[in-house]
Amino acid sequence: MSSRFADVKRTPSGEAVRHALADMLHRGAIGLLRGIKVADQETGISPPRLSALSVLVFAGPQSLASLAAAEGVKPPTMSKLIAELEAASLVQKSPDPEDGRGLIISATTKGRKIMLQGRDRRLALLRERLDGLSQREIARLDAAAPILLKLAQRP
Amino acid sequence: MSSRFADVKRTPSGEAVRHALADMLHRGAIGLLRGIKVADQETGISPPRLSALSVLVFAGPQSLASLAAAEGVKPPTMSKLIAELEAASLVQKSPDPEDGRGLIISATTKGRKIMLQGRDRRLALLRERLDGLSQREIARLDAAAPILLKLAQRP
DNA sequence: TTGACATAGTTCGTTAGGCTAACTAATAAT
DNA sequence: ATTATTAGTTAGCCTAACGAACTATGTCAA
Repeated sequence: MSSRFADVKRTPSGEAVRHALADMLHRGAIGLLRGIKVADQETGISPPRLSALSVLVFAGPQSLASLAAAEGVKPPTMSKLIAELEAASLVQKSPDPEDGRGLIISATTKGRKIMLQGRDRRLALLRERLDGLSQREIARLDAAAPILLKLAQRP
Repeated sequence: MSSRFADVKRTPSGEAVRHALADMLHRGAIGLLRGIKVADQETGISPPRLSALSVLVFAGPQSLASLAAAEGVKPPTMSKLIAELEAASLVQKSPDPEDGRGLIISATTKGRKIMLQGRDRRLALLRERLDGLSQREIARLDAAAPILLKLAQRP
């Protein structure tokens, strides 16, 4: 056991490390979402809708198809989600001026506000946990987070 | 704006960074799990069932209620999931010898085998993604992963 | 000891969110 | 100009979640 850990230290990109890393990321992702779910529920917006809204806020206005792709969902599913978000005045559909078939979907001010409030609640929840970490640990998380995102966005 | 970024650089645990960090971790976790969902589908077992099975394999035989609690789900939901897993001979229900109302639910050998295969596939998919990263990126992820786990495991 | 209450699990009916297939409308291509 | 392709929607189905109501068993106190 200890010799394997020694190997790990010496070859940080080797099989053993990747195996362990994959496992840690997997369990970490599951645990993190479980803990954060509560905060999202408080927004009154369901997770799929909140997530779509988040994409619109951070990535900007876009077509239904690209939004569906970003969310890993098929167009009919996104169509329904958007219809519901629109009914709640959280997003807005406008015709694409360059393509009569297309739409430009954007977050409304209200949608943006609610989404950001939800993020604040998540943060508050995370902060409790972050308080147990050193600045060094937080810095390491911060350095890794963009890589995690990149990993997550490569399908 | 650039002055805010300067602040961020100087105080890596400040408000702005934590906001961004919370959001990145959130979206990263969602994207990561979405990406490896496919592996679960290959088992022929739905994610909730596979997850319940996983609890049974790793935490051992237990009552329906505790299983439901472990999965963050209500008893009726778990009751149905278990009925389906039982029909597929992946779990087994036996009466609780100490309580005539209760059940002891356990994974069968078949269930255990299939669950472990599924997990291997999931991790293999994650490892494939890791292969697309540079050694430096992997090192950063590796440095952060235990912190992520620590964060995730504090409910 | 027995009647009242509590608990474990199930059944029922509803809702949300995902899919595919089939449709309409607009654009692109031959 | 006709045909094929593409964007989005509608319809119909499935799974998984919930709460309410039910059954059966266990617990407790009068």
